[in-house]
Amino acid sequence: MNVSDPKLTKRKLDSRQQIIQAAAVCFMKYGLEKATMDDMAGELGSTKGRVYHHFASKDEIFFAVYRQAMQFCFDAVLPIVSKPMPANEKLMAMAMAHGRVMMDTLPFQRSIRQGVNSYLHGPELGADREVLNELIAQRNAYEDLYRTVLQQGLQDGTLSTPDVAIAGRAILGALNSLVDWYRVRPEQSHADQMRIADTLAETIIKGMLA
Amino acid sequence: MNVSDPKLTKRKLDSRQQIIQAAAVCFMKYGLEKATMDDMAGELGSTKGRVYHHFASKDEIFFAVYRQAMQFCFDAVLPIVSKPMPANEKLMAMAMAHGRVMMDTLPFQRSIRQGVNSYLHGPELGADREVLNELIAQRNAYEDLYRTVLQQGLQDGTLSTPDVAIAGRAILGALNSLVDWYRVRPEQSHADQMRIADTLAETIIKGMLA
DNA sequence: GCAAAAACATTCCCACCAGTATGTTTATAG
DNA sequence: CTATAAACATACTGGTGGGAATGTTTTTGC
Repeated sequence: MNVSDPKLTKRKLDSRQQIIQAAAVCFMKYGLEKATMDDMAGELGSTKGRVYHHFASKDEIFFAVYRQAMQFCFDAVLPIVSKPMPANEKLMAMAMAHGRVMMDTLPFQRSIRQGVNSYLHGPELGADREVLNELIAQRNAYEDLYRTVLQQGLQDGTLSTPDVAIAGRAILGALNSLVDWYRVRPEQSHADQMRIADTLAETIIKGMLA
Repeated sequence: MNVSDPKLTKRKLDSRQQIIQAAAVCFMKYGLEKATMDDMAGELGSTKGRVYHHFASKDEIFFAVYRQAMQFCFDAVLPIVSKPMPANEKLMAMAMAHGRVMMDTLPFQRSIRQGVNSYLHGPELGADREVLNELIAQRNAYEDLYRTVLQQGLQDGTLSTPDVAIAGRAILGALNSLVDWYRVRPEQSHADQMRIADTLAETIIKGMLA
């Protein structure tokens, strides 16, 4: 019973991860509310018992999916942020990376897109409020990455926009819309997907170049 | 019992309209699925009986909200489309009008934004499939207005984009994101709202000017 | 002013699903 | 090899909300 027996912990985390993945797929397929716990279990070839052994509630699962989705975004974009580049190039690279992540992790991203509205606008959520606030803060932090680069671009003269906040919203709004309208087509290669993401990024960022 | 007695029909339509409005507000407040029929009735200071007297099901109400939302968009944008203008100016005017409509009819637009995902991705919906297809067709027709103007812009040389379809998605994605992040603030005048919509439209369209 | 129907309100039902309680199997520790 | 707990499966419950059935009031057509 030492701290974090790797064998045991690994097994547990793996099972959790499987459930999170299945939940994301179900959320995407059936929608946030319509997806039932049995659906998720079915997606795993399992039963509710397994799910409730690892998660206390449906909300908790959604939160896990949310965290994972945000993690995907940060992992893709943070390396670019820390690189020394002119702001315009950096913003373009970030936008492309974000678009690519949207397509690569579609089930997660589509889930949280629905969830943000469903969960945020409800007056309920007594106990889990602090968790939700943490997630909102994470999203704000992520969006701030873009606003910061935009601000830098205004200063070094490589970018131009009448309103940094609105420009940030425009960028993420256009990129995130990917998860709404993009449909996976079997004849489409992964390179084709990436081209779509890149073209979208170019299209939106072009208007902000100085 | 002549065709469309104005008195009777007017009353009926008014009541229906009230219900649709209340439904839109509830959909926005509680989310598509969480909003109950009793919520809508409560919003009207009424009961379920009234709602079910005018609408057969919750789905039917959502469809009515959807139609209304699209109607608002068409009413705002179609007059601009028919005007003789260079494509770049026309696109800008359309984008601004769309953004303004998003803010002016926020409950409706936010409802259909959630609904499109919830309803479209479900494998269910046996009977109402044709209705849903009609609504999808309407949305496609609306989006086509933007793609058409983009195409005209490529021809008359006032617009430039590597991909008309993607550019159209980018425009509407950015503009529609308004309903996600815009929050009504009491100290904000209607003119302030419009300025936000206009700035957003300028920001996104600027990148497509030739 | 009077049937008849429209426009509601009231009451009830039942399917569905999150969550629980409990049983069973599998892995881990000693 | 055993007991112990983790990792599940199975079976059940309670609340909720969509929708139907039915009653009541108001309007409309004549």
